[in-house]
Amino acid sequence: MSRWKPDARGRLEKAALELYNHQGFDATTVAEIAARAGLTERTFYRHFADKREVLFPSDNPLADTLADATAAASVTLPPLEVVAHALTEAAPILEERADLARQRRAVIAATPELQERERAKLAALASTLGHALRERGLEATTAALAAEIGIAVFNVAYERWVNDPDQHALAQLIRETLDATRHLTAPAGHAAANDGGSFTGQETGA
Amino acid sequence: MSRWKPDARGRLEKAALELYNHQGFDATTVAEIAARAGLTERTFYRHFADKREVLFPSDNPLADTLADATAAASVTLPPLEVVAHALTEAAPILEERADLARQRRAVIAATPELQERERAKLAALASTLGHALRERGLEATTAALAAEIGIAVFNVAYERWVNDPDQHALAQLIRETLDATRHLTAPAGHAAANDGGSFTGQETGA
DNA sequence: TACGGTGATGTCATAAACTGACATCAGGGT
DNA sequence: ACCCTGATGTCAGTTTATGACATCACCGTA
Repeated sequence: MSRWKPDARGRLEKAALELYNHQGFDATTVAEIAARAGLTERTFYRHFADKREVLFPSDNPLADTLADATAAASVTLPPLEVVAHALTEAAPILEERADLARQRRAVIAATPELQERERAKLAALASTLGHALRERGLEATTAALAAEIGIAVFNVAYERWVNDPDQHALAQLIRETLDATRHLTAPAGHAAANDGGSFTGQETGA
Repeated sequence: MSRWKPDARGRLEKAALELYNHQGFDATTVAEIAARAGLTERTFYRHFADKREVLFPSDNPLADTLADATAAASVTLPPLEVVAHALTEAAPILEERADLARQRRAVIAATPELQERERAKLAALASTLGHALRERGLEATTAALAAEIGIAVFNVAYERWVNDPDQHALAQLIRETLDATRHLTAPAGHAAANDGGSFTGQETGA
């Protein structure tokens, strides 16, 4: 018999998600979470920096995947294509846990404090991405811009996917959203006129 | 004689900025801030929701300006031009207080908690902008995307401006950054002429 | 086998962040 | 004169977060 039940961290994550879902983030105390996991408040804080962090698992390989895919992309690819490639590579990581993602999203959507943390995580991703782009030789401002736009695209696509997870693959939504970006930035009638493809087609129209 | 010295809120903001600058955000306690402003901790919390909020003044007319400028823009303008217009309209608001902006930035740059809040404020701006774009008849996803990109552009431009405020006007930096966005999405050289600008070479996944 | 080190957890104490309830009291209107 | 309002103070309490120290199964090694 081992001294402690296994996977304390996992139990805390599970307990937290359940309690946040059931009674709300604010109405849940860290002591409650710990108790439900059969642990102590102090132990909670040994595993997570604060009450929010428990919803943002650190074993998330997203950042690494983005960085690696960015570094690995063909040198001739234009910046935004590199970003698109990286995001597409990272998409399956999220799709694996679609149900969990929706549960987390429900809690986050109901709690400003958690939205704040989520945005911070996205910003960190943008920073990682920007760093990886600079390593490829991109000028700093361009890299930052491409990274920010990439994350914006990801954010919009992810939101669509989470709201409607059975309709489209995340990777496809990312691609569509990126195409929409191109239409937004070059809507002058010529440029991207002939691509057609799998685009959603919501031009400003009227 | 009035019972209290005037502008309690302003005094709290000033005291907080000074203390955060001098001894760091974490090492500063709310009681300290209040004392320096000649007030009480309890009163601090009557003016600001929390310790971070004191750096993000609520009288900030940025959101309103963005919304108004978006609504007022010509109906024929493509989405991103509307956003560019709105951002350009809002720029002077920030440029008026350049020195204050730099002080705030120094503190924020040194404090993850404050960066988190800053991102949240930007996200709120994006949300406002997206709403205003939808009011113009834009489809929801397109509006969200244009808003997010606009805020990304603003964020990069603002960062450049704050770092080097005497070189360029903020409005000009916004313009330049937006142009950079266009170049990113429609890479130079073949200028989107031969591949329709929607070339996505990353089918390599298979 | 005995024994000492390691590491995850518990216990305790405490600062600091917030919040609700109630008290105070100048000033402004009636 | 009177009451009412509204900004502030006082106080007590909960919750978050962290440092210091104790515990004790497990593991390797003599």
